[in-house]
Parts: sequence; structure tokens; C-alpha cells
Amino acid sequence: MALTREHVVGTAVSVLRDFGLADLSMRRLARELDVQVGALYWHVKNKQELLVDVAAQLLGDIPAEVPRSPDPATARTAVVQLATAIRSALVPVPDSAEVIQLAQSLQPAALAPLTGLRDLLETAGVGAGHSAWAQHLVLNHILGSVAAEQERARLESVEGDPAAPGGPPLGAEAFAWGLEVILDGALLPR
Amino acid sequence: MALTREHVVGTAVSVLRDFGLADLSMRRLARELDVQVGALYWHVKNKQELLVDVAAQLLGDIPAEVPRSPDPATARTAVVQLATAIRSALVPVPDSAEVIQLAQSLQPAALAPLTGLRDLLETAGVGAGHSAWAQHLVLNHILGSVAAEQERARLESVEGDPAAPGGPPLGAEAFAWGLEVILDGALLPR
DNA sequence: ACCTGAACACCGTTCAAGT
DNA sequence: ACCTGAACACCGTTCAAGT
Repeated sequence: MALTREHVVGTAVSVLRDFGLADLSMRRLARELDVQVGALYWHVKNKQELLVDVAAQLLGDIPAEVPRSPDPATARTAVVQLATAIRSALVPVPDSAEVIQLAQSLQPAALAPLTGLRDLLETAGVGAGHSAWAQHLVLNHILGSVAAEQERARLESVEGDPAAPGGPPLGAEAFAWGLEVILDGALLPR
Repeated sequence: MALTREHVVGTAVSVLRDFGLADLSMRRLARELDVQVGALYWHVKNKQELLVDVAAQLLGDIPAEVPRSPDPATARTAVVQLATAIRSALVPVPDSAEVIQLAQSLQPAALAPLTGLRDLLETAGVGAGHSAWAQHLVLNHILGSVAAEQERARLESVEGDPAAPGGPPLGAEAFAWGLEVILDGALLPR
């Protein structure tokens, strides 16, 4: 079967999911695909471009459905739902926050759901000149929360200290709190 | 002159400042110090430990002076001043946000000014159970703002598009806005 | 105690040459 | 068009051996 760009990106995602960013090398990827390293460079310009595609696929499964012409209150609820969905999609993938951050700085347009976030924030009542700022604020909160959660999981797996096996993870509560803080502050008359 | 750990860390900081994280390799560092690579490992356990020390030094010059027993209003002002000081210290150092994030996940205690931030937030009126969350929120905002500013600078230097040479950088305004949003939201009765 | 020399097991990227 | 083979210029880390 011929190698395709989709196959390369898909394999990269699964290596990331199973082994983390440190193991996601071009050579490791080539081994996984039973191919020489050079072959990858026919389908992909370089590793950075590959990681942008990986980031896009990580966010690809998230429902980007923005309610049509919502009132401010339902827009705010939609922001919370979308942000939580993004966080939930990223938490199980090791080092996903780093990958998203890299992709967003390299090629912001490639990450569609993040634009939906900005639109929702604007109709929720964030001043028009500030919706991009609010988007960054929320995104930094999401990525910071994901990184913290993964670091916690890493420490547990090393120390064998499962803490609370049942129930919702502590990080989810902190995330929800921070999201409300941002929204309350950003929607205040200023 | 004998090599010391301080000399190693100091040289690492200056390589980071002048060339960025991609050029801060153990081998490059050894070359800069006129020494063989192996010599570094007598003074430092590994690269990660070195980067923690680099991060500590980046934050070391920041005045960590917390006003003794301040009222909530002056504590809030102090939060803004400290957060702005941290941002100002990091912006001129390429990839500093990445280095701080790594150090903070590896060894949070090594970064003293960040603890001062939490104390100030608590006396400013953030609920006692939430001051650690608020600290993370502010820190993520600082690091996100630093990374964005540096990415902007990188694009300008590549495209030769100086935009606005005079006046304060646009990023500082966005940073101040986000900080007020967080503080307003976090200090709201909840 | 402190450093050298040399090795081990890796990287990302390029490119002539093959099919 | 798509891939191999091989090279180039790097990495972090370890460790016997020297002083």
C-alpha cells in the first residue's frame, strides 16, 4: 500500500498518544511505517509542518458547532462547553498542550475550533476590540490546565501514588473555576 | 580558572539570551566554556537540572518584596506590579516561557517569586482554597503573553516588518487587560 | 576532585540514485 | 511519482582513564 500524507499524520498522532512527544521522531515514525526516513520528506515538508497537522487532527474531532445567532447567556454556556470539550480531548494525549502551542504560533489558521471560541466570546458580550485577547486568555487557561493535569499523572505513574482513583479529577474543578473567573471578569462592564 | 556550577549556569543563561533554546545544547555550552562535554556532568546532573537553575536565575533579579500585612487594595496593586515585573524580565529572553514552564513542572519550589504571587493573591481577597488556582491562572497568562510577544518579534525579524517601532508594544496592553480580567473575576463574591 | 577522550545510541534533513 | 541508501552535521549521557 502506498504511503499517504494522511497515513503519516495518523501514525504520528498514534505514536504521540501512546508514547509522547519525546518518542515522536521522524526516524521512529519511519520505523513504524516500515519505510526509510527520507520517504517521509516526500509527503511532508519537515517535522514542524507535520506537528501542525497533528495538532489539527487532535482538535478535529471536537464539535465546532456554534449556535446560530445566540443570545449572550447561551453564548457564554457554549464557551464553557467548547472549552471543556477541547480540554477533554487534549488531556488523554501526552504533551498535547505543547503540540497545540507550537501549531498555534506557527499557523494559527489551522486550528479551527479556536476561532469558534473567539466568535462565541464576542457574542457573549466581550468588547469587540477585546475578543482576540479573551480567546488567548481562555486558550492559555486550557493549555495550562492540560499540562498541569498531565504532569500530575506523570508523577503518579512514577511514584505509584494513585491518590483518588474514583470520582472526577481535581484538575477539572480548578479548570471550571478559572473559566468562570475569566468569563466573569471579561463580561464585566469596563 | 576552575569551572564552577555558577559559571556553567551563567553561561547557559547568556547563550539562551543571545541565541535561544535551540542553540542551548550541552555541547555548545562546553564549547563556549572551552571544556569537554563530559566536564559539565561533574557540575550538573543533567540538562533538565541545568534548565531549572537557568529558570531560577531568570526570575532571580525580580524584586520579591511583598509588602508586610497589606490591605486588599494594595495587595491587588502589588500583584499587578509583580506580574508585570515577571513579564518584563522574561520578554527579552528568547524561549524563556518554555524554560519557566519546564522548571515549574519539574521543581516548583525553585521559583520563589511565583510563591510571592500566591500570597499576594490571597491577601488581595481570593478565597483561601483558590489562591493556588489563581496563581496558576496568572502565571499561565504571563507565560502565554511572553510567548506571543516573542513569536511576534520572531515574525517581524523574519519578514522585516517593524510595524510600530516607537511606543509601547501592543502585547503589553493585552497583558494588562487580561490581568485586570482575572483579578476582577477572582475577587468577585462567589 | 575535576577533567579528557572516546564511545553509545540517538536526532532532522538532504539528495543522488533507483523503480 | 515515490522511495532507498547513504551521508552530513548534529544531539544527551556515560565512563574508564588521566592529573
